[in-house]
Amino acid sequence: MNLNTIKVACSNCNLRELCMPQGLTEAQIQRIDDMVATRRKIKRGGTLFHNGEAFTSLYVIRTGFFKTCVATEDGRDQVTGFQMAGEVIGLDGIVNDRHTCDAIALEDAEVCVMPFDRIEELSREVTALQSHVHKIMSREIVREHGVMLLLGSMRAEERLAAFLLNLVQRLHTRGFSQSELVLRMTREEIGSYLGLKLETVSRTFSKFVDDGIVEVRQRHVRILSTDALKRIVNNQQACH
Amino acid sequence: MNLNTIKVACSNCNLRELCMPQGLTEAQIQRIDDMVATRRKIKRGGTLFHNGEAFTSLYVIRTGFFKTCVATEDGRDQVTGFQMAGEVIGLDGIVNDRHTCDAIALEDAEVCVMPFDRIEELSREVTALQSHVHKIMSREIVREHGVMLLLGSMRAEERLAAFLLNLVQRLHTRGFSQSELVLRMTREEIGSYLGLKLETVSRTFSKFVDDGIVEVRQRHVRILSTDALKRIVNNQQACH
DNA sequence: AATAGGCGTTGACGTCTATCAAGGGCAGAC
DNA sequence: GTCTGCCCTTGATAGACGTCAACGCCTATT
Repeated sequence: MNLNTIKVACSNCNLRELCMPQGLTEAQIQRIDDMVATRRKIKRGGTLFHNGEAFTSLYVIRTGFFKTCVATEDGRDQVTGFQMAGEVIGLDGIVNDRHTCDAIALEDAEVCVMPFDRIEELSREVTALQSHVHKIMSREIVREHGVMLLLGSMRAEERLAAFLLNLVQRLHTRGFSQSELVLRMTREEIGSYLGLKLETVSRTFSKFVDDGIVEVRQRHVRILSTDALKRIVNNQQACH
Repeated sequence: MNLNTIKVACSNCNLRELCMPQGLTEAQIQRIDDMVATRRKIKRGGTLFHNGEAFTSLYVIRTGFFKTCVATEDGRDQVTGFQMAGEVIGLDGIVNDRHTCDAIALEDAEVCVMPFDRIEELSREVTALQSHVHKIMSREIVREHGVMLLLGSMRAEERLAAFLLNLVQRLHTRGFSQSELVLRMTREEIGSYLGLKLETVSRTFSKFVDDGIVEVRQRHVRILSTDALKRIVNNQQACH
């Protein structure tokens, strides 16, 4: 058993509980190991797949940080999500065997490549995997409902507060701080995701700093009051 | 074979090509027939399921028109979609075995109830069904990407134009006119879906009428120039 | 037929965010 | 170390949409 073998096996992956179904037998884990065909490294700024490209595989992020974005014919684009370790990218490609968005690495990244026909094949036999795949897709649908709510009914401060809380919560799940984070994306990318211009994002950060809710030094953000952010999202008055 | 038997069978359903996989054998169709446990009628204004309710089944709309909406704790809500005959509702419930939105009938409706455990069971055996389920979920994800683009980067006229084009296109697929439609929802519901206030929706309709692009009489809409609507969505200048 | 209530339209005005513009800071390249 | 380019911040102004309000229409009910 050489180092490379260890590295490729899901069974030894520290992200296992994030991206794999629980309660599998040894034999089932072995089969899922086999399903993960290869790994792929993406340089910062590189694309994992782009709009129009043939769909073959889903990808689980091992390391790094991605954004996905769609575009209109006339050139406007919209970031549809930011993805981090353990999260799945590529679900958009299933319906028409062709990707409908771009996935771009915001820092050097590595992904596990899972050919979708293998996933379908295996999930016919391993019930837990089938259920897992369904839940992952459903989770993405529910997440997007939340984004629609944000874009459709929240104001700039509420959007940014919700964004920060979501990011820090996901990072916390991965063992990082509950109060400190490093943004991997520009103000413009945040703005695109939140339906705001970069200047508005910047101003809103500044307002949070003035109000003593966060500290911001470039892309380093320290949350001083999670409660204040939650109150902003829930549109409540600060209590004195 | 009595009348009731005919009525319940997918094999005799005129929506079959909208909601079922193609190219099945007789035997497979028979099994899918069995999967559709029951039908359910919902009165206008009634709810098919609501936020927090236990998830058991997916629903295919047979007749009628639905909206789905999510809400924040502080009472704001957001319409996440309008669904018509042949479309599937309930995918949001899969991830946590609990629905996270409300599905409300905008007119008297009937749905086919498909218990999800039966769907999973059968799709382990019928590959075409498995693929079909995956595509339906992926299609919903892609649709929501489009809504995010709309909410995040379009102005009121563009949003309403895109909305009308989408509606009429889906109705056309179902054999209705390409240019005439009856809105089943209020201006407020349209506004909620598009991230606009009802007054803005109304004003934008009026502007389209002034510009000779549509005729509007209450909820009856006649599209006079599909091209003009497309130009508005694509942000192009009208050509003289 | 009369009436009430929900729904839709329109106007006046206010607010929020976009736009345009200028300048500063940090990181990477040489 | 210096320089260049990208990213970010901040100010002034403009524009789009929301808010508040009044009124009209249509439907359903009695």
